Amino acid sequence: MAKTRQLTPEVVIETAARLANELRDASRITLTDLAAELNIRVPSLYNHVKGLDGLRRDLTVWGLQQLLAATRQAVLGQVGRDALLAVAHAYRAFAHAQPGVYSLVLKAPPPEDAQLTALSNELLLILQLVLASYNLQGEAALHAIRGFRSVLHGFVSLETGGAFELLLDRDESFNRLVEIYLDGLSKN
Amino acid sequence: MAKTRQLTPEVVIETAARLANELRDASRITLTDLAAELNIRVPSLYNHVKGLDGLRRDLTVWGLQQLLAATRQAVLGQVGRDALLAVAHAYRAFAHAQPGVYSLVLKAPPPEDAQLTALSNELLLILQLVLASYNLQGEAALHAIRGFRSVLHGFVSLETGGAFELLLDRDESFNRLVEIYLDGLSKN
DNA sequence: GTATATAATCTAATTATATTAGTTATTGGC
DNA sequence: GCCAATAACTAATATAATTAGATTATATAC
Repeated sequence: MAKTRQLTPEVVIETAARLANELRDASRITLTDLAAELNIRVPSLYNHVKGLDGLRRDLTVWGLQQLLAATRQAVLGQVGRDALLAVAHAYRAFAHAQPGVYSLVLKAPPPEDAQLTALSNELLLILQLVLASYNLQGEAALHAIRGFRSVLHGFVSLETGGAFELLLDRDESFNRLVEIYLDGLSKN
Repeated sequence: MAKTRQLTPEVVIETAARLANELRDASRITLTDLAAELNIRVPSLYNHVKGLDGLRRDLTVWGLQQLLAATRQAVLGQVGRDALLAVAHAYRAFAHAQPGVYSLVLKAPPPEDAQLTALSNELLLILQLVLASYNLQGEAALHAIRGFRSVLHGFVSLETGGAFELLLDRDESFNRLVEIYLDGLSKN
C-alpha cells in the first residue's frame, strides 16, 4: 500500500506536547524544532500535521481529551462539594503537569471545528451534572459554571505564568479561593 | 542637534496599542504592520523601539500605567467592599477597552526589569491598602490578593477569549462571581 | 550665516521560519 | 514482478525580524 510510516501520529503529537511543555507555552513551538526532534526535515512534517496551525489544533484535541479523562476520573463516585473540589484539583494538576498544552486547551474552540467543540461541550456537561448534584440548575448553574471556570483558570494561569512569587504557600491560596467560591455557591 | 523626529514615542506606542487591540492579542502584532501604519520602513522602527521584544515591553509599561491610573481613580474616596467592587469593574472595563494590551499586562514582569516590577508592585500595594480597609492583613491579605486577582483575571480572560458564548448576561455572571468572593472574604 | 554633530530614516543584506512544488523510494496488495 | 499509495526528501518561495552601513535633515555652537 505505502511506504511504512516510521512515525505514528502518537509519536508526533507526544513529542510536540513535550516541546510545548518545556517551553511552557505552546505558541512558541516551531516546526523546525519539532522536525529536529523527530529526525526528519521540516517539510516532511506536512505528512503528519496540517502546518503549524494544524499542529496546534491537534495538540489542543489531545490536551482536551486528557483533561476530560482526568476530570471524569476525579468525579468518579463523588457528588456535590466533594466532586467540585476533585474537579478543581484535577484541573490544577493538569495545568501543572502540562503547562504548554494547557495554554492551548483553555482557548475557546472555533465554532466550525466540530471535534473541538464537542470535547469542550463534554467538559461543560460534566460540570453541569456535578453542579446539579450541588443543587444548582438552570441559569444559576450556568452562572456558576462561568464563575467556577474563572476561578480555576484565573488561579492556574497566573500561577503557571509566574505571577505568584512570594514565599506564601500556593496550595493554601488555591484551597482558600476554591472553598470561598464553593461556600458562596451553596449559600444562594 | 539632530533631525527632528516626525514620530513621537507616544504616536508609536499608541499606534501599536491600536493594532494590538484590533488583533485582540498583542502577540500578533508585527513590525511590518506597525511600520506600514506609521508610513516608515521596518528598520526605521529600531530608532523608536528595541525590536519586537522592546515594543512589547514598552506596550506593557504603557498598559500598566493606564490600568494603574484607572484603578487609583476607581478607589478614590472609597473603602472596604465598595472599593473592591470599584477595582473589579475598573479592571474588567480596562480589559474590554484594550484586549490586546491587556494580554500583555497580566503577565508576570521579568524581575530584572525595574520599571515593570515597580508598576506591578504599585498595583499590588493598592490592593493591599484596600484589603486592609476590609479588615484583611498579613498572610490573609496576601492569600486574598491572589484570590481576587485570580477571579478578575480568570473571568475577563475567558470572556475576552470568547469562552462565554451562551446567551446569558455576562455582567450578571461577573457580578455574582465577584460578590460571592467578596462575601466569602469577609466571613473569615 | 555656516559648519558640524546628531539622529531619523533609508537601502541592502542576513537570518529564521513556514509553506509549496515536485521528486524519490519503499512497501503491501494484486 | 507490477502497481498504487504515501512518507520522506530537495529545492524554491514567502514572510518577518534584524543588522550594517549610507544618507540626509536640522538644531545648535561658533
